[in-house]
Amino acid sequence: MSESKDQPTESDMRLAQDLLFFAYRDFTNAADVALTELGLGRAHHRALFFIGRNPGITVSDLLAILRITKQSLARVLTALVDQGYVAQASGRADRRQRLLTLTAAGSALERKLFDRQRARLGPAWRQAGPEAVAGFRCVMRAIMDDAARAYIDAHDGKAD
Amino acid sequence: MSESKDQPTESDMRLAQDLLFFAYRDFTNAADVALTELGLGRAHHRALFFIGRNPGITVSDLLAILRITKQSLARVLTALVDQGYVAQASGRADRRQRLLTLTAAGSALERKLFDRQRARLGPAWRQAGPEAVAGFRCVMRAIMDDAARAYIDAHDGKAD
DNA sequence: TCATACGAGTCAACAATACTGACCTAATTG
DNA sequence: CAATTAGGTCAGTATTGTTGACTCGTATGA
Repeated sequence: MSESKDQPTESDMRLAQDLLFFAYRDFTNAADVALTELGLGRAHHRALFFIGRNPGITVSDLLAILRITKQSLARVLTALVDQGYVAQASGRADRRQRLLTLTAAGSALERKLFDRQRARLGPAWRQAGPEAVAGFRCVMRAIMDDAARAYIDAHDGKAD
Repeated sequence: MSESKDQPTESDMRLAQDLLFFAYRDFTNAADVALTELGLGRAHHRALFFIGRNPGITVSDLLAILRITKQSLARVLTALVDQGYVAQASGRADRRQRLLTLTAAGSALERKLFDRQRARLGPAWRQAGPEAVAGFRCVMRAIMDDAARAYIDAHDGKAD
């Protein structure tokens, strides 16, 4: 059913809307329990995740990834620094920059949250199989905008 | 790169986190401009979408899909009814129920928002090809929880 | 070297979306 | 008829986002 030729049909795309809503909702929810116990939210998780994936990232680069305002990030970042999950260091080349890294506690927390999500992805990978996973990657990569695609490709090498 | 065997690797799953974040962000953003012009938000879009896809749905069924509280939905639904996008009708069998449908204006608005997202999915479908789309569906379906999967299957007939 | 631009932090105010918990009405059902 | 259910409503709060203005210190180019 729904053969998805060159031109996606109406029902193809309606299904895609459903899929994106439910998969994203349940994937992000997976980490919520652990976050709530610590008085943190999803915004903290996102910051932790992208700092962990980009050690030494500058504040402005992180802002560009998250696409939120400086004030929204500041709230979250201040909490993470105060609670010892994130460390700041002045840039060597440009001392105005604050290079962000996870502390040991930050790495441990991020891993804990990641493990919750891993529990959801693992079975999905096994059930779907390698080819389906490759297709998933290909479609997801094509849905996002150019800047995000460039980021993905830089991290994961030209998304096969 | 990242062969995705039976067991997903760490980098497989890290990439999946990136993909879900960026694809969801950019897909939902696609409709935001049109929404903002009308003083509506994403919560309104979600309600419009699921009512359009389930004409005559009850309030409690819609709550179960969205997984938000009655109060959160009421705020959004009141606005949509007041502005003439959604109509309510008493259930024939159970007159306590308010069966929700889109008005002509509601359908037109939902379609307008859908077209913005279609513009993002269309090229993605063409670039990725039918097999990749099938894989995308398979993985996304497996990421969500059982209840969501049952909903998807009921709508789209046992996911391909 | 000095004006300008830039990275970052901060303050105040506000908006959207979610939450809890309590309470009400009307209709259904045992 | 009593209990349950569908739905609505009120009051208060939390999280995450926004705008706009302002400061501080560092780079950088004329």
